[in-house]
Amino acid sequence: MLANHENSDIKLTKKQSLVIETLANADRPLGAYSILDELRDEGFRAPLQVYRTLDQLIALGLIHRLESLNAYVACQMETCGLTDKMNASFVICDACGIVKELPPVAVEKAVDILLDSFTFTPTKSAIEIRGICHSCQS
Amino acid sequence: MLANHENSDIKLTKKQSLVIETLANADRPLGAYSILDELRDEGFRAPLQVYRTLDQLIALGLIHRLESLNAYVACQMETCGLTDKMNASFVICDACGIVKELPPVAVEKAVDILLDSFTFTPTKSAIEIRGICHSCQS
DNA sequence: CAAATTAATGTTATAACATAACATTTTTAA
DNA sequence: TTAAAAATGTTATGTTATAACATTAATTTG
Repeated sequence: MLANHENSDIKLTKKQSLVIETLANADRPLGAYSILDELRDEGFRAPLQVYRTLDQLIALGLIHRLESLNAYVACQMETCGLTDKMNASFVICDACGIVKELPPVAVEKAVDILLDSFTFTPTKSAIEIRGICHSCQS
Repeated sequence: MLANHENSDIKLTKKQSLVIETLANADRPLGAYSILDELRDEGFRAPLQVYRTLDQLIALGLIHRLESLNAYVACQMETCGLTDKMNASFVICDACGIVKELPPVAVEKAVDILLDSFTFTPTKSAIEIRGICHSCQS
């Protein structure tokens, strides 16, 4: 599978490429230690190497962290790396583990509604809706 | 400070009362190990005792877990323990650490918008908006 | 009621997730 | 080309959470 970011012209380090490809090839979010296990033969030896690479990719907007799972996913948006890094939001199927990223426009609207009666300047929203996906429903 | 749940007639165990009072008296979310430290003299000796009590209180809808902080807060809603346990949502000020629970009606509307184009049956949403609160703004 | 079963709690050990502190190497820029 | 700064490697440790099993309490039922 081709990671979305390959459409863009961001130049990644070897480690960054390895991590994002690992995430893009996974059919569900991966924890940092799973990534470490997968990439031991490629030069990753310690957790911190993974965490640092994850942080870099998050800063680039190429991956996201799922707070309710302590796990990471490749960005699923077409304009990956260019869309709002601060508002990635997800539905997570608790049956099959699949994760789908929600459209940024909807997220923005949702946040507006939520903050309607508050004076609050948002910098980063974590929205994770758990439940059962269409496939697992039937 | 009086915890919201004292309006209701749910009967709590000694341990449950201690934990919820600790959370209600705190001006910010507390981690499980902080709670353990505070309650060592009251019979809590091991993390698991805290985690089990937290799970029970979450099931009762009297407290919530903040996924992006690995921490816990007392429910702030008037109808605490009766409102939708599955959709507690928060704004979190990264400057002062204060947390405000968002009105369930708004949350429901927001989730509707987010799931608009998806066939997905939600069971539990975690919505946490980080940023700067009104007081810290000025 | 007393024994049997089930459920709740206590306790120890360990798993899973994450970062501090410092050494080394690479890059930058003076 | 050397000094300073930034990035990476490595070891150790901190933080959050649960597994596994023992013990006690509550519930059921014969």
